[in-house]
Amino acid sequence: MRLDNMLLAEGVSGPEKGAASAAAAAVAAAAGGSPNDGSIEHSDYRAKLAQIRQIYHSELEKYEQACSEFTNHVMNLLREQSRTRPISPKEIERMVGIIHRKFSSIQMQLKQSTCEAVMILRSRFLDARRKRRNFNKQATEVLNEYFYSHLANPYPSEEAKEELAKKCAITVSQVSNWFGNKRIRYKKNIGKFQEEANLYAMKTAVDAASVSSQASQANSPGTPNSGTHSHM
DNA sequence: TTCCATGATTATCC
DNA sequence: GGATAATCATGGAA
Repeated sequence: MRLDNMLLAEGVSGPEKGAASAAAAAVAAAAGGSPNDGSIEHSDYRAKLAQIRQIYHSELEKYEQACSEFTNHVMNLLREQSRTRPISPKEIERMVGIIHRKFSSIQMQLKQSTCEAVMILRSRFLDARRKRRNFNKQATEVLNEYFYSHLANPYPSEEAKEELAKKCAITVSQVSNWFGNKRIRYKKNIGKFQEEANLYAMKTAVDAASVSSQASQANSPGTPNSGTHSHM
């Protein structure tokens, strides 16, 4: 059922090697796919996955063996009993069925715990928090410029987010994260950010001044507009 | 090593 | 579905 599918998808069950790396690659892609990062971490991940896989298979084999041994045992018992009382093939069949069901429920548990192990491994290795990199200086500058020049309403539209993402070479969700963090942290401690706020206010003021002086002379101090639309 | 900054995730709310 | 608040986990300066 579901567990089987999951184990298959993770490359734990299913064909030998290769599946593991395919799963790792798929997982990396799902995790957001940084273009050029830790092959070391991935090989580590693969090694751990292979370990889980090996344990899973050896346990599975053990269970299968135990199952067939036990079945044989029961069959022998029944055969012995058949000397003293009549035993129908139906009864034997039913017994075998019961045994198999019992063992498959044990296997289910094995699958479940294997799934859990894989999930833990995944979260340990692929949780993005574990490989956080600060954005580069220029990116934070761009984001801060936007934030402080829209301090009254620091909620960039979807298009604005896309543009910021492009400018900063990050994803739109990273932009959203950044603004989410910034808003809450700013609100919590406005004092701490005062200096930064002044800095960026000045910067945008200088920008505006240079732009307006470059354009012409007619300007009003409160133009709520910084239309920089660069489509590529 | 410690401590703060920071990006990401999670739970919860609307 | 996006925003907020709390929290996690790491980077990097002190």
